[in-house]
Amino acid sequence: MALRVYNTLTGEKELFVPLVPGKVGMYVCGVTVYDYCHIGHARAGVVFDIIYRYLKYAGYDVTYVRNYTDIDDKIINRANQEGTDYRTIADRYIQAFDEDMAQLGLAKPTLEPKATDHIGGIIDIIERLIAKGHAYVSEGDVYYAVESFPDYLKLSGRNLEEMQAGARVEIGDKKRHPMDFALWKGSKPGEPWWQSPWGSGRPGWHIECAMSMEFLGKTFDIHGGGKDLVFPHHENEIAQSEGANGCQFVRYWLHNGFVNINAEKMSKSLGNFFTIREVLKKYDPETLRFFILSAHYRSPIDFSDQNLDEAQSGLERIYSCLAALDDILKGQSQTAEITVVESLSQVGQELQEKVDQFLPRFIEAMDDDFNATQALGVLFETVRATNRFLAETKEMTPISLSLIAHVRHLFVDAGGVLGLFTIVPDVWLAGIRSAKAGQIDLSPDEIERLIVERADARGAKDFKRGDEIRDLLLAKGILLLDSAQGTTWNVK
RNA sequence: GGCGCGUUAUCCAAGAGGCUAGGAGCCGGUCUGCAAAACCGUUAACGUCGGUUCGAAUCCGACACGCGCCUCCA
Repeated sequence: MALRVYNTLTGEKELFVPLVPGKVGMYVCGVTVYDYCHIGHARAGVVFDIIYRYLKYAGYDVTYVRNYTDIDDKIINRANQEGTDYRTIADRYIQAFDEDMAQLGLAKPTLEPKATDHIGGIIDIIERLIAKGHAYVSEGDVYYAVESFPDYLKLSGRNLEEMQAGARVEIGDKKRHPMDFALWKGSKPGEPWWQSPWGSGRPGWHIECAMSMEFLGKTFDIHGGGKDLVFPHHENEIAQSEGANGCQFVRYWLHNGFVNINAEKMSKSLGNFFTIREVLKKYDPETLRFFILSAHYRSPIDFSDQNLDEAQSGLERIYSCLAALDDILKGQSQTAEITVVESLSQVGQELQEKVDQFLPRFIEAMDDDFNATQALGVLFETVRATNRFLAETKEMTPISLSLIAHVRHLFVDAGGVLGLFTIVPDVWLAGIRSAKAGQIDLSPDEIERLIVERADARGAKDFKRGDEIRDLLLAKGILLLDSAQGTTWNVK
């Protein structure tokens, strides 16, 4: 069993072999903090979160670095719009980012450096690039000379001639070649600046990620980000780091697919985006995470209420099963002794088989380029076997209890990797119910009053009146659930 | 225009030469005053046309449609 990952650099799934056995260095491009994050950011966050979690689960000592780009044109523009300074904007959206990611249950990276805390290191790298002839100074700016780096565009598989043919690149007179990109920008009046050998200015957008080498070394294992970063951002990162250090920058490049709306990329410019905050008002964080995991991380995923609803239904199925298990295990001591020789029923043996296969199959799925979607299939098969077992087992014997306790532990293990099932099942299920109830224009008191009226009618065998009340509530989207303990309600 | 990706049943979605993926839904059943919920069972598919092969959803070619990158983007 061995982990294989799809490497954008080679276009193939490759056996994952870290530079240093047992250790993994991983860097993911964070966000430019100038606005609230949307669902696309949520996807990137969740995708690399489960990659991080799985690598740790697989026994690696992982150093995970995710940066904040806290100085950039967009931040400055926003600050100007609001009549404030860049720092206020950056700090506000760093905090918002942290809140959103915490809501989504992302594990904290090992390090979360800010670009502005590493200006000195950035200047050093630029100086090395100039010394090696990869960069040049031009009127207070510094540009990277793409023609000086023969491997330029190796990641995206393009070539400079083609790029220029369809070019929408502005020919700046400060640049020698239209594809050259800024490493350092001289500051205009009123802009934030840092002192440098080339005058006051600030780093270009691409060089900020060069600080990865400060934490992970000149060569490290995994670099991740959204597919839209392949060109030019990651291409430029390679040019910068390999140009400065003269050795391979990253061994495995991983890129996640987009979130689409009606089969089109969600983006700010199209205006078809939803912020994480908006979506979390309607769906709970694990539902959103489950939705993201319902497609392979490299494929596009279509965001819609219908798909979110389906994700919620699927997650509900698993949580319901876990709630049933907890209910049975609640009163039991952990170490029930098996005193009599017993054997499992047919369905018990089938469940036992699912349990035995669980981790091997889960690991096989995750080892295959982090195929969480397939891993979820393993969970659902186990849920069905468990439900069958619970339905057909009237009395819990020690061996049955031990089996279902084992099932419960497996879901905790898998949940730890996928970032799911972190909530007590009954609490999660109740939360879903009350969240749905928030969308109904009938108060819980009114509903309760009608339920009492119906109970009275039913007590008097007036089923006609009882059914009328049920239909009335149903028309408002409320389902009544009769059980031996009385009547409860749920939102359709 | 260049480069790349995709097309799997009603919908979402894995799979990458022979092995029941899975979920949601429909339908049938258990339960119920009748229902609902829950649970069980069941259903059906690989864009089109060719080729390779004993065997193709899977490999190759063409075509159609959709999408992405080539400007800031996760």
